[in-house]
Amino acid sequence: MSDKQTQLIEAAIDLFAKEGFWNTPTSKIAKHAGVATGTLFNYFESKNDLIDAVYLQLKHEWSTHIMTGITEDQAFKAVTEHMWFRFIDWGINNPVRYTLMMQLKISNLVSQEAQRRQEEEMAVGLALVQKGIADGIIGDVDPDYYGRVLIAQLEASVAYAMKHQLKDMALTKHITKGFDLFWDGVSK
Amino acid sequence: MSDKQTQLIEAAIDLFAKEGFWNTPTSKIAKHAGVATGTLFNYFESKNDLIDAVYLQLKHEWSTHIMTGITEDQAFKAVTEHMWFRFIDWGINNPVRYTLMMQLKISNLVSQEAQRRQEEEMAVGLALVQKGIADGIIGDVDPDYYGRVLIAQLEASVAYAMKHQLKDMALTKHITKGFDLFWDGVSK
DNA sequence: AAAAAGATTGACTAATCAGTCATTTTGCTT
DNA sequence: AAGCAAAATGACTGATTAGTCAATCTTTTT
Repeated sequence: MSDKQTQLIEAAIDLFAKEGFWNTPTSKIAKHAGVATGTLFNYFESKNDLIDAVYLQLKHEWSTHIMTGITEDQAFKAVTEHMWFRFIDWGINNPVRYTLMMQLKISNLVSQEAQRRQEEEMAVGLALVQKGIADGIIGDVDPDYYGRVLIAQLEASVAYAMKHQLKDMALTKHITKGFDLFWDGVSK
Repeated sequence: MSDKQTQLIEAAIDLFAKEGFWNTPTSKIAKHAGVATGTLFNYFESKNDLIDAVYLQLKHEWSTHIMTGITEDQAFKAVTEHMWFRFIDWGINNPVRYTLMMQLKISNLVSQEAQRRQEEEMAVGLALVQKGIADGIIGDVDPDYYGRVLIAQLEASVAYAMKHQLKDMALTKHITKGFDLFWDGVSK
């Protein structure tokens, strides 16, 4: 990825988070990235293309961070716990990016194509869940529903930790307690 | 509330859901409501004012629907279950309004004032949770966190039911199973 | 070092939109 | 039916914006 492309995406993340997508003109993004307006359109066909790129960039960073350290041989509970910690960790330490990612997720701005591409990156996680069910570790829940509940509860945990500005011990305790609560509901 | 005001809010809901807030000009809203552009600004000071009104309208319908049938004397679990069913029910039967409400919630478009006004309506629910904890029915969780997890899991349930287009028996089963999963995690 | 290829620029355009306001219509009172 | 106030109208304005493109600058090739 070229330097200018990265600069433009970073500038867009910055401004989108501060002002919102529709209050951020392309001219402002270009200026903030230190290039001319026209240059933006050399790298991205349209503003929507740039939004897609922002989304994919954020999702990539996010899923990489969560998946790092997971190996095939780990126990299902350990993997879930690992993801639990790293998800919240990323959210707390990247509040701007996290919030923006969430907004993009439910806005209808991201193209189908971009959404599909991102889902591929999480395929490993889904496979793990299916294995967990097959092995009888968690109750008989549709993996799709399991995944949604996991994510939903994580989002609630991040929002809570952000709101109450949890740090250090309090944060660790919150994460652990949250996971226990989730696991109690879900495990057999 | 005047007739025209209602018409304008309804038109806005319709178009916002279809096109998004920023792709919906006020002129279009007015036309769709069967009034002139200028009339919109007789009833709402600005477009943002209208968005606030839409948000409050949706939240009002939503919380009324959920809270209907709840009385002071019911057991904590019964109340939670009641809310669980009615939340999902409303979401499934009002997909347009539900989706729009969710989008408004996390966009930064709704004024602080409108958000505060809506929170008042849910105060009863919060009080109940606090009572449940005091009575030792659910584990020692911060009521704020409890509420967030409840909502998060409900949102996941609605999204799942929508995606898989659950109906009748399958839907009831999904709702019940989802509640059990939640309750297992949360209750002592 | 000349020429060709590629990247960058930013003034410009065509379109769009929130909000205004002078005028007209409606509905109420006497 | 005349007079009046409130409500409704929609053409218009001033501001903004996505995207273009001819001109300029930079880099690579010969």
